[in-house]
Amino acid sequence: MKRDVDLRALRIFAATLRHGTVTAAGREFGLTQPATSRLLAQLERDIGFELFLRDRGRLVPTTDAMLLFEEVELALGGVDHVKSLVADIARFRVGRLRLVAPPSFSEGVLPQIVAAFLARFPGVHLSVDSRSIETTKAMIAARAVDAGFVKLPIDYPDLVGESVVNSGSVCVLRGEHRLAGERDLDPLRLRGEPLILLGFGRASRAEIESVFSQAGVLPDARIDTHTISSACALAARGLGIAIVNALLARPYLRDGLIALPFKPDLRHEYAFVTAAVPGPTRLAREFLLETKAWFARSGAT
Amino acid sequence: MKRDVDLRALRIFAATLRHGTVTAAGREFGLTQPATSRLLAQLERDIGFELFLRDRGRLVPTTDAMLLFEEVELALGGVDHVKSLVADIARFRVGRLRLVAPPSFSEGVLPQIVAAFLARFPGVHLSVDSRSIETTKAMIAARAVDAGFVKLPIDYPDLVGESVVNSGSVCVLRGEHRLAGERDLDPLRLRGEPLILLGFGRASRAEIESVFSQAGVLPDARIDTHTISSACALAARGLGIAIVNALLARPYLRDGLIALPFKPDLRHEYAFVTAAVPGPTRLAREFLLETKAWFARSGAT
DNA sequence: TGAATCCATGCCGTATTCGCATGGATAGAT
DNA sequence: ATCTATCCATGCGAATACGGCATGGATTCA
Repeated sequence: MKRDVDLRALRIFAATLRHGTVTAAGREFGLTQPATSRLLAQLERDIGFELFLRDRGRLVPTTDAMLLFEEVELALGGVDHVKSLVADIARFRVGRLRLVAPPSFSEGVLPQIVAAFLARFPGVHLSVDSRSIETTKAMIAARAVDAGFVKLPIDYPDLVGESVVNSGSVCVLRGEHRLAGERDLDPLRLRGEPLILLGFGRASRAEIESVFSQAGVLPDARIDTHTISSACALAARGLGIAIVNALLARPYLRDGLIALPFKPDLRHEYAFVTAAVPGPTRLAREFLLETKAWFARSGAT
Repeated sequence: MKRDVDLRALRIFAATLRHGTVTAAGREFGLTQPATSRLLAQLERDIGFELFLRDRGRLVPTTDAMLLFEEVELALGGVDHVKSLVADIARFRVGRLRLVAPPSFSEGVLPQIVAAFLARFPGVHLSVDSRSIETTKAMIAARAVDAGFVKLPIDYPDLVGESVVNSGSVCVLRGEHRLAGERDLDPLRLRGEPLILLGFGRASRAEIESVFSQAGVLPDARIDTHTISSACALAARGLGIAIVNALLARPYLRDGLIALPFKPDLRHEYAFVTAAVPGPTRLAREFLLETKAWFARSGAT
């Protein structure tokens, strides 16, 4: 590669024009005078014409040098811009992170984590997509997004995840419900109650039904729905008791709704998931850290 | 000086993004694949974050790399612009040359030399100033201009000159003048003729008067003037015979004027003059070459 | 399974780079 | 007029960077 322009030499050149002496220019860069002098001499050899005339021991710039000066400063400015952009990227002051999560996650806790993350990295552009569990996994695997939240088990090729939260289940019901005074609820006490259940056909749903059947209770799955938000809205209307993820339900506990622990303890574990190859981006790693910190702070289990 | 960005590494980085493989990027710069690979690795170490993720033996750019790419290309463009400007300056495709000469020179032969010079170096900006001999010298010495033309001897400190033309003297008179048929003219034949002489008080003027007095003739210096142009204009009106520099008079030989050699041969020698320190600029040297070439072509003596 | 492609790294000779020491020249001060 | 402070250039030696060669691991495709 036919020797490129020497950036330092250009810097020295510009500094020498600004300061007037080689010695001062060198000092600006922590170089000794001889090193500076030689860099200039070498630059002149490289470009093929003199930049300074030696007049009684002093350097006086040629008109050619004056011509060059402006362009050199522009070019150096461009390089410095790259340097500062590099610094910004390194310190997460700029960047982009695309996330995806199921609606229950992206409409519940995710906004709060995002808020905490953006507070730390104001320059980062975040995009949050809300998709079904299956689409979520597919998007991450296809690298359409950088990372996402998925309920364990993942059971999808080329994805890796790290568990970030592990919460129990709660029954969500109106405060004036006849069961509202209980410390917790189990299949026996829910016998005959209209229930609002999620994820018809999924593993978590099968788990709930299995718990009921082990207790010899046939659950009255009056309403099926697919998001915690709608399940809670239905419960708020007094249409039944929703059995949902404790953590994700928390943001919807309003309109006179309360939550009582569901026994036995059905755990819901969520993981921060990225494509196995290539690994998570730096910003994704930072978001993972922020997520874990947030759950630690919020004391969710 | 805290290690600057490595330009070659940036070029390799951009080329790798464009080509997709390190091998191809290296080939673009005549580098082997290992050298290229190491340059990239070193760049990543320098900037502190990964630019490529190694996915099954292939490089896939990170989003950070994408962010950088645009700025890097801009910066490289700036540097390349400097490189092309350097090439232009080196080949005299751009530049500026400030000249000064006495009116007789700058209004006579100089425009023709300038035309020849500009034909060779179309990109160069020329400025031509027309001043008295003394001011001409002062401007060159003060570096207000890059070079000028001065009649020898120079007799001025801090100036150096190189002779470019050495011409004789001619008598300029109307074609129908009674002396127009002579092969040449001398003080004896000019006895009693009204004369138009230049440079009252200068050395060249004293020379002419001395030649006349040596011939025992009292010159009839009917009119004094200061430019060859006006001397010729006066001669054209039939007001007398002008004794002037042969070379410089040539452009004014119209309106029925003719020139006859003046004997004895009074030489006029002009030099291309620059400040002694610092020496002539590169463009000044080129102009000197062009000037000598022009006089050689024009066969002036 | 084998060939082709791609990337990473150890090794080593060479070229560059920089500080130190030195010397020459100039301008300003005593 | 001499002395001093500055400024620039260059020889020298050590540390460093650089780049090619050889090699090896991993992946893809036929």
